[in-house]
Amino acid sequence: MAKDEIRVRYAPSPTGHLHIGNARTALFNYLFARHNKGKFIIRIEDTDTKRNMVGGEQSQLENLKWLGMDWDEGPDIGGDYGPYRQSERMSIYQPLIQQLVDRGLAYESYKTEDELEAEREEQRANSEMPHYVYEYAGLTEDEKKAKIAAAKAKGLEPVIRFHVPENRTYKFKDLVKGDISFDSEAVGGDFVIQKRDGMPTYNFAVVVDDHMMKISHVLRGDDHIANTPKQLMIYEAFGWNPPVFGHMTLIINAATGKKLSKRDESVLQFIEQYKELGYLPDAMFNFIALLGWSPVGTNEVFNRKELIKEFDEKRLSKSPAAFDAKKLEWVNNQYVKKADSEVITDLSLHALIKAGKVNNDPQPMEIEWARQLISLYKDQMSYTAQITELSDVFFEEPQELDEASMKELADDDALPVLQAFKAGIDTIDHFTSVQIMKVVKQVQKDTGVRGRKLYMPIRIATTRSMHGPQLGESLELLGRTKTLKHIDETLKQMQG
RNA sequence: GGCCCCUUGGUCAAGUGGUUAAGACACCGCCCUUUCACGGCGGUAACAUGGGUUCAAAUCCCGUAGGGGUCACCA
Repeated sequence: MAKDEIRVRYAPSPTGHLHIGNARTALFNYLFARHNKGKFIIRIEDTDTKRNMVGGEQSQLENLKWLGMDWDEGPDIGGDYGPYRQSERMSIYQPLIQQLVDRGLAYESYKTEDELEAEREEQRANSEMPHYVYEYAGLTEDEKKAKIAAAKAKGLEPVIRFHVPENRTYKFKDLVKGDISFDSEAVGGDFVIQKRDGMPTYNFAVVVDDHMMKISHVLRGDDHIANTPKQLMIYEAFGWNPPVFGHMTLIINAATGKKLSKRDESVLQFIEQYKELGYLPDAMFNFIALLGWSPVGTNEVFNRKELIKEFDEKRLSKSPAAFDAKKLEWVNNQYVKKADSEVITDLSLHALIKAGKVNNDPQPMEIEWARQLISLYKDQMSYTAQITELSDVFFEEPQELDEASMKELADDDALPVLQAFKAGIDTIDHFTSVQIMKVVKQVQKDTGVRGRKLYMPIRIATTRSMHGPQLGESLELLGRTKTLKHIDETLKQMQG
């Protein structure tokens, strides 16, 4: 293998479904790997046994696949540097932790979580930065041993802490942010590398794994910047070369300006939710790629292949990327319009069934009707689940007319047009788009009204809206009964 | 609070010393469509702020303000 082979990884913890932010991290690593003909690796970071969710790993992988990513090594397919789950790598971590202890770079710590919390509480009260205070400060070797023995006698299990070097500065050149440096005092004291249950902590395991798996570049979220000095200390302790780091700007909620939080319910956060609404994977991939990265030209619609070609880590943005749901809708609409009708029909039909608008087990005739309905709306759908609101008039009792519609109907020509139209469609043999439009033309001839003044009253009275797809096709699908009923109701309302 | 990062139109976002300061979303107008939608064309609208450096600053430096991130036996 070439020494300078690009190897990157996406390392989720299986604590839930695939979040937009994680999807973005995965996607940029993927693009970076594919652009540079390198390897893209998935590693599961499941060292927090309490937070691991059943099915979490599978859900992560499935959603990545849905988005169109594939990987070269991972928990499901293996690879030369496995295992790819941290919980299965204990035999790798243990001796390394022991080595640090033996070398005096790490030690057993018996402070309990309650004690630590109280310590931090007090520090905060004194407006100090919360930090761990060395528990053996000023003790001789014998006193230290005695203290440990006493703790053991009480039945306490230790954690292992890493000795943070004093008066050192840790620098790194960040791929997106540039030079960043931290004083060793800033990390908050000696940090835990092995938890009480024997599991390594993130900051330790990530270093070991990235090194063992020959990861060349670490692209991750901004929120990891403060972890980097801790990791650099571990690399230093083992004499390993750290990878190149690149910290991508966080994704924020455009409305609040805050980091997208899983608890923030004003934005849909999980890939699965968009999938369920009928967003298309290619559109999602395209949109997510634009979160914190920008292409060279003015085009913003790119397929996967083009994005791989265009991707350039130098164009990762430094300032936060706002999640704009409206823009997502627009991007998705671009793909809906181009998509195969078959695909859109299936997705939309699924949405109609789910909403209870169409039977669970539709008859061929119903499917055909739905197919026509869906094709009417295809060009204006942002996402396929939108079909249920767009086509509301076909299923529900008509809504109240809005002010703009009432104003349209207040025109002197509206009443005669509607009366003539009603009489006309009452008499045609076949209630088809062609016949209906013939009636419209006849109404024009008879009343002398044309254009907007002709179409608007008819559109509003029948579909109860000023906006909608082609009039003739819409009414054909609505059917004669409902069309007449809607007109009658409108006439009543105009008089009342 | 300490440390770290960020700041261009309503929103997103190009721009790395000399530009009429791109483009996209949204909004508005016009055209197409005898209606609607799609589409096309056009319009409104921005360099947080104060000092420097320079012939020249959105771009470089310093301060101020504002925003965000982080300070776990979570990742």
